[in-house]
Amino acid sequence: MKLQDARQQFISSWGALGSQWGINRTMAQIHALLLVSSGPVNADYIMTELNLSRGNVNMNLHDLISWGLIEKTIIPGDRKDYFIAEKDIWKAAMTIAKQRKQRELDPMFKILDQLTDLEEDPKDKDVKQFNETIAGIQKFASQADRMLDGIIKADQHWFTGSLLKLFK
Amino acid sequence: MKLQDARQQFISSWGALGSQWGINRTMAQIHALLLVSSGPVNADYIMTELNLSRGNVNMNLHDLISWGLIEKTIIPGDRKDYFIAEKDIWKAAMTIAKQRKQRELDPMFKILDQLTDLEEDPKDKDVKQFNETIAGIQKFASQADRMLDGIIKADQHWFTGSLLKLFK
DNA sequence: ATTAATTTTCAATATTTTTTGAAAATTCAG
DNA sequence: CTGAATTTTCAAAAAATATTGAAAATTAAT
Repeated sequence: MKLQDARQQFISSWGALGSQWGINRTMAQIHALLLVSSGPVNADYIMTELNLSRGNVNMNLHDLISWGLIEKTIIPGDRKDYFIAEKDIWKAAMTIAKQRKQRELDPMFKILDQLTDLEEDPKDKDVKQFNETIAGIQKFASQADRMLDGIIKADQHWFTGSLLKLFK
Repeated sequence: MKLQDARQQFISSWGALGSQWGINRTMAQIHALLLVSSGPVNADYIMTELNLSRGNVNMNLHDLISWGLIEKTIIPGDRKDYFIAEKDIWKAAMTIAKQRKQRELDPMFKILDQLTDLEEDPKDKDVKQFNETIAGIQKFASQADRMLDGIIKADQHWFTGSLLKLFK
């Protein structure tokens, strides 16, 4: 297979995967393009390569920066902004995990906290089921939480070398 | 807070969370409703409670069944179908993780396999970067894969008791 | 200070996804 | 078998989301 076809297929698959997981397809494609680019890349290049408008590219580049997945660099003597992706997939994945937890999961758990202690008969079977469900989710969340913290703190090498053996 | 308000808020939050993660909002809401319901529930009840059309409820119930998150039960003497959710959140989460891996991640990794061994000069910097990126993702994927298998195999109790301590 | 290059914004437009609702199919009691 | 109850299907409509493109804002060289 030729490089151009392979790149195209990777970008397209990465975009499809992203959109299945609630990440804007275009953002994922731009991320993919930067991941396979050997050097800094500017907005015009992305526009051409992925057939997108300037506005769209601009917005998604900013989202990618706010996710911490890419960064802006300048090339001396060039007025244009250039962008480059974090190439270490482990770091990128941890970055995404951390962010999504903070942005989406934490607010949910905060709401769950407000749903404990109903001012109703705790003997009622519906009240009971509700309380049990909320408590179950909270317990699960706190477990997952601690696990994620642990994984994030651990560096990849320790994780690969020692921890992963536990899951053989 | 009153039960009805709390239920409503839980259902709405669960739906919003689902849609952020690529899960149909309505499906997540129906799932939430079943999670907080103390007994089997039929389509008409869901239609009324969540203000949805019969077709929509029917389709999403079937999706939930295909995800393995709910099951159909019958009530003797009643022609209607009834539904009940798996209430163990640990089990539900593992079910979702397993399914999404199989349905969405595995196909992606299969594609990545096809993108190795380009018929081009491996010394070229773009070819090099492409190969490195693909290889990096594959390595990460296989680590995550083994970890997920391990977690799925472990039952919740062992996980909570022994493994989680590693992440203190 | 001027102006050309570049980036940003955002209302309008286009696309994708979800929902509806009624017809068709199925089920099952009598 | 009949027909009423229930479920399923799916084309059309609605809603949600993403994209465009051109005007406004910003930047920086002279």
